[in-house]
Amino acid sequence: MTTTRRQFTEEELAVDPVDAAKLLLGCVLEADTPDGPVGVRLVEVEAYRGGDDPASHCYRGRTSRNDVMFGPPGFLYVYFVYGMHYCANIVCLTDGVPGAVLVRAGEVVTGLDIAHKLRPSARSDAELAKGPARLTSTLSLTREDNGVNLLRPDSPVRLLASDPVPLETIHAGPRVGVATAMDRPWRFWIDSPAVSTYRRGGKRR
DNA sequence: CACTTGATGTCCT
DNA sequence: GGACATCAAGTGT
Repeated sequence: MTTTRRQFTEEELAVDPVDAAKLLLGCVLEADTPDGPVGVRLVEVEAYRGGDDPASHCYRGRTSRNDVMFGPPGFLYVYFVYGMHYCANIVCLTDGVPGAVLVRAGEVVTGLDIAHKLRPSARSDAELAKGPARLTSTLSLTREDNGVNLLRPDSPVRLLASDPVPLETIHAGPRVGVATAMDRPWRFWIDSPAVSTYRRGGKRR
């Protein structure tokens, strides 16, 4: 595939998370791990908004954890869950308005050997970044990467754009592990063995 | 200050 | 298909 890889601009990401999510499919998230650079082509993402989105970390306002989501677009929001996992989001919309896209899964396109070294439990290439916590683990992202600017070429974590994937190849469905807002199909993916398996959210109304 | 619960992965049956 | 690990943020007392 001869897709164009370039840095995103702030304007491109200053849009609604639902639109940004589709725009991000096919793009590459690249990080400098301790063992070298690893790049992941995004094949599955989810949109999260603010006060009108019960599933969002920003639903109940600005806190120290979700602060980055309220900031300008193009920054990385990393959070810790389940006592052992990190998940990463790409912040969109404008400064002061919360919104982000959770990167759920991707295909390792650069640094494949390094990725396997970082995640010995992965028994195939597809498993390396099949799921949000696996993806962040493969890119060696931690709490320290929270708030990193993805739009600078000299940044330790970078977002590289691609030509938009054809709209008809994008699938949509409810977000994984979310029991609220089932009527909002804000999970988007393109066909790939790395797409994570769907599971319904826990008990909530 | 105590209690609850995750935007999950892994291993077990 | 299901249990369970493991802890910080968020919420309430």
